[in-house]
Amino acid sequence: MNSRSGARPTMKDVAATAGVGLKTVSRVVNDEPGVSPAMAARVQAAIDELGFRRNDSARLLRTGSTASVGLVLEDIGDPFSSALSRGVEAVARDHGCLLFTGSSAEDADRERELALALCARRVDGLVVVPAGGDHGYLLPELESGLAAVFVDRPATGIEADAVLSDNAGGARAGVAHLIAHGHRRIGFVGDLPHIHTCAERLRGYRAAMRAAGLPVDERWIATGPTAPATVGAAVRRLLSGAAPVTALFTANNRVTLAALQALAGLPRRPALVGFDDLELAALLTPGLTVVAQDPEALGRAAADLLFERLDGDDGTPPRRVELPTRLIVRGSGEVPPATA
Amino acid sequence: MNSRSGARPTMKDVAATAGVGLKTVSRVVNDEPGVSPAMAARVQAAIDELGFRRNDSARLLRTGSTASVGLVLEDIGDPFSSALSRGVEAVARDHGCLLFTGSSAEDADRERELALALCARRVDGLVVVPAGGDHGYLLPELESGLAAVFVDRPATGIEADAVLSDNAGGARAGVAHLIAHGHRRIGFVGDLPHIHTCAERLRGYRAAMRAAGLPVDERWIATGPTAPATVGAAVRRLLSGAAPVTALFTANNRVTLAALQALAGLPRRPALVGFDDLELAALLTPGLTVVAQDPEALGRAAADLLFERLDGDDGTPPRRVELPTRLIVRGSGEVPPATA
DNA sequence: CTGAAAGCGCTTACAG
DNA sequence: CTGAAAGCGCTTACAG
Repeated sequence: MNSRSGARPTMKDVAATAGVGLKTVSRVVNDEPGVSPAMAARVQAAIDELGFRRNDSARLLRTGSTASVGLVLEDIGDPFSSALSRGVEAVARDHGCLLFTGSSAEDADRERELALALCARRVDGLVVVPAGGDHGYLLPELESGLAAVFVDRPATGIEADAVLSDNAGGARAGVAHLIAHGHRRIGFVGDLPHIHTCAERLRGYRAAMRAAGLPVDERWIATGPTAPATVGAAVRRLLSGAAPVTALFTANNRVTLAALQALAGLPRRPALVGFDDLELAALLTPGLTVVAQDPEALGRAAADLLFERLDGDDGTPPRRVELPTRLIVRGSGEVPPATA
Repeated sequence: MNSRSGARPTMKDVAATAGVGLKTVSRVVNDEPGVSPAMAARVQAAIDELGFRRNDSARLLRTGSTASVGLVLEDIGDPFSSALSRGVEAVARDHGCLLFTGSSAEDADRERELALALCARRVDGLVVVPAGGDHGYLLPELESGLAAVFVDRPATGIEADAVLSDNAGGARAGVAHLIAHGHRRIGFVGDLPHIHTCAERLRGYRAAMRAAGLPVDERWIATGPTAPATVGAAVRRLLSGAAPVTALFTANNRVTLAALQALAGLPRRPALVGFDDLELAALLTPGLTVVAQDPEALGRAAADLLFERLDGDDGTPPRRVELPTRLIVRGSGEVPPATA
């Protein structure tokens, strides 16, 4: 009755209905002072009659802000991204910002497309889990005042804020744990070696071995796609031959999952420490020992840093925040080496 | 050099720099025909020089659409919401829409706040996992042309599109499976009974028992908060007393998880079928038998329905889509009753 | 092929 | 206390 479908009333309509000026409507809608009670009542009546609701997109265009931030994930459907999103969302909410989310599917072109689409909407800031390509495409945006923080992996080709887990330190601690339990031949199974997290965790593996005076046979290191079949084959290879490894360090959640599947049938299983915690890890037999990172905390830290930048701290040079990891001992990492 | 930080060049700036009219810039930027090559080159040069990028928020305001949809979840951080988001995102992406996401934390006020904030931004449509309260607040928006689809649970107090899993049917199949394996005293552990999914799954439980001619002792039904301690206490209560249950049906992922923790220590465990799949379910000992729903498919179906509405189908009455569930047999549901 | 004017729905800066 | 004018950065409708 008030409006045909799709034609929403505007402030102009309210002003006409109430017989007042546009600015007076604006004052009432925004609770600004300096409106007589009688006037305010008349405006409010018109608002109610028409079912008026302010169009925030229009308001924000005039204001210059968008009160929104963009979050570019690898895949909103995986647990890591999900927990990270929760952290970002909580902080964004505290700052009165809405959150755009999108996934790159680990594809650099898609990340770029998505990030630029968000920039075109003029989001106030961007939190990005990099997909791997070069981030030069963001340079003009950053120079125009865009705030951007990278999480989980640093940006490539530009200097930018980043919030990372202590990947090398965590992996080193996990591998040292295996060494402390008597292992000398330890396999490393990771995803693609050019991915920053994988490279760092491999660095931690090497550091732990070196610190213990142990040699590393390059055949103990298996990196590649994380398809279960691929990982399964790698695991079986590491466990066979003349001098098989007695323990495995799996460098992320997907690899750990695939390795667990591959190991499920075996009578005698190697010791196993995984990077990243899994939901049912404590309920497996044996319990899964992991180096856990805190993806929600990563998201929160990234968003905190983003809003610091938005709140004026845009002079200081790019920062790199590193969050600690935590070794959670549950059984699988404390299995002694199989006696030959 | 081109612009002081924060002051981005606009089409007006480009027009001035190129010495052409605003509309010509618009034509070049939008690849519209009818611009002479010479003119186009001049405009392009100005665009490059100034580092101009079109402001889509402004464009969309003029256009009337926002090319964005809102997704209101219970908690972006949990696996169900996460998978559901993936489904919604994929469809939104195919339709050239960006996605706003936010979480209600199962709080009706927060859901309302969030949904209305998204409406104020004039999102084209809304996908909502209802938090429980009344949805009358959306009525004016719906009448103004907002498209909204509810997922996982139907809306309350209004007639609206909904995409649901076959909760009753799935639960019935899960409980029938336990009955087929010889169980007659079966416990039902669920979350809050006023939640639609819980109520439906309980209905399925009762239907399966009735169909088998089995009585239901109301003490076998435990509903309430899903805090692990609460669920653990309920599980222990069901397993004790004169005639303990020999099998459990746990009505959602959180309950199943808590029940598994409570059962972990026990020497002789009851049979268990859970509603919702879990990531490591196959790797437990015994494997976890579940009634799985497909949250990603729910999200996809909801978004498909939303875009059908946006693409013109807004005359037909509200639809209710129901997606099937799938019983996945892995071991825990096939344990025979303990002999007395 | 080109562009000046009006408008999307609001707010800002200003005058009464 | 009140409101007309100009403007946010674009597109639409129209005239040349």
